Amino acid sequence: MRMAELSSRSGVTVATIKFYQRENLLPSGVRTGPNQALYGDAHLGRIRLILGLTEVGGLTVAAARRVLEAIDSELPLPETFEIAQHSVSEAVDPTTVTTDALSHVDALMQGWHVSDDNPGRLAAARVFDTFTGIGQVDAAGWFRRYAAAALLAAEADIDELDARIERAAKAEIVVVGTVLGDTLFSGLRRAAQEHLSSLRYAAPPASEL
Amino acid sequence: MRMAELSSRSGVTVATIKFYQRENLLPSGVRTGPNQALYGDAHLGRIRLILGLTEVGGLTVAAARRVLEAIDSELPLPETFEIAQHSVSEAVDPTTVTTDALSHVDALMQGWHVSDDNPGRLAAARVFDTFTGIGQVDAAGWFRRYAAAALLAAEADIDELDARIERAAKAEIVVVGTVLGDTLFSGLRRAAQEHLSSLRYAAPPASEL
DNA sequence: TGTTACCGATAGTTAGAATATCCGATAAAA
DNA sequence: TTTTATCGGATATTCTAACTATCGGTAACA
Repeated sequence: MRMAELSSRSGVTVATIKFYQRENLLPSGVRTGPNQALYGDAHLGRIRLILGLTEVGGLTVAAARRVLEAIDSELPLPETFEIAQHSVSEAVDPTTVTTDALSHVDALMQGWHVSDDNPGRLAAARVFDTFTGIGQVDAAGWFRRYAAAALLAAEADIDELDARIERAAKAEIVVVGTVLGDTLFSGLRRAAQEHLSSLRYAAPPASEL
Repeated sequence: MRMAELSSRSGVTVATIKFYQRENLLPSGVRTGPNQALYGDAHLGRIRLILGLTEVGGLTVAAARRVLEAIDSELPLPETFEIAQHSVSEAVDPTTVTTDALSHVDALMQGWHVSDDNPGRLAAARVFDTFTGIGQVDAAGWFRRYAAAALLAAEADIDELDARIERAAKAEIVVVGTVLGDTLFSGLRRAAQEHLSSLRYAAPPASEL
């Protein structure tokens, strides 16, 4: 297909497709002349992946480029994993989190094998600092229960990865799972919140909360 | 304290504090003259909350204003909950998700009491569409297991809410839990991923994945 | 053979989030 | 009691990300 069809089938304007090509998110088509090129289903799938990473997963174009490069590369999976992890949220400066927050977070992850500069560990510690910085207290084990939920999700991630054979499929699922997993979880959590609050506060006579 | 001290204690520049005041995120100080004002600890805490919502939780300034207004208001809690939910991610146009995705997501939430236009339900369906749209298959129950994890987290959210007595504290924990819960979960999940992958792929001789 | 579509390069737009500058006070230090 | 530094409020400017529009020179199609 040519540019116009790629645009209409993907639902993305020609100008934006060109932008993605300039930004090296999308490879060029197969040139058939000095100013003509053909595109295939791979391009269409790539555009869908780009949209998933940016619009659904919330990645910036720069972050999307990094993870797409990691998928395309022949890097070992752990490196791809790490690139995906670093792309889903910007780095937290380790000096901005308190040691108290870090030790609380480390207590949640007791028995876990996590390196000190794991970006998730720092992000969790920053949440702890924010929570306590506004005068809140974890009265009902909120942090601990989130750690249990996160462990469940991470097990699902790893099993899904194990279900893939080819390196390309593994790399894609690592990236997609890491990026879209956050979005999926937050959506399902919002639905579960509505479910549980309607259960618990089901209104015999519209009870005020 | 006056502006300079509020700035240095919060770590935010005077210009930015003025910006927050203009944007109605932060109330004015107590005027002591036509061009003088005093600020208290409430202002400091409010700035910390703003920073938590925007920098840690990733809200835009406009979204932060909406949830802060909800906290300040005397709205019933369910309304505050809904405002918080709608602020953590922009609305998904219901016509952009397939009915197939919706039915799959509804199957995950079987027995849950969730309205059709719950934003989380639509967001989860969009993740499903993205996943299948790039040719991936849920080979190991990834979606179902995420639903279980989300239910755990939502239970923790509700219990944490129940542990508060005052309406103001409840409203704040609803907002903070909704906004920071996503960030906390994604951080802990990243740490858990490192833990589990090091467990499963622990390298006797640096085994390639 | 003329209109439409194409490629690639360059320039312009829009929105969000600050930053900077000015202005007439006022308060604090010398 | 003068400086001298700050203050609050209003307005204007900057910066970045993500597009979007235009242009010059072909190619394909009716």
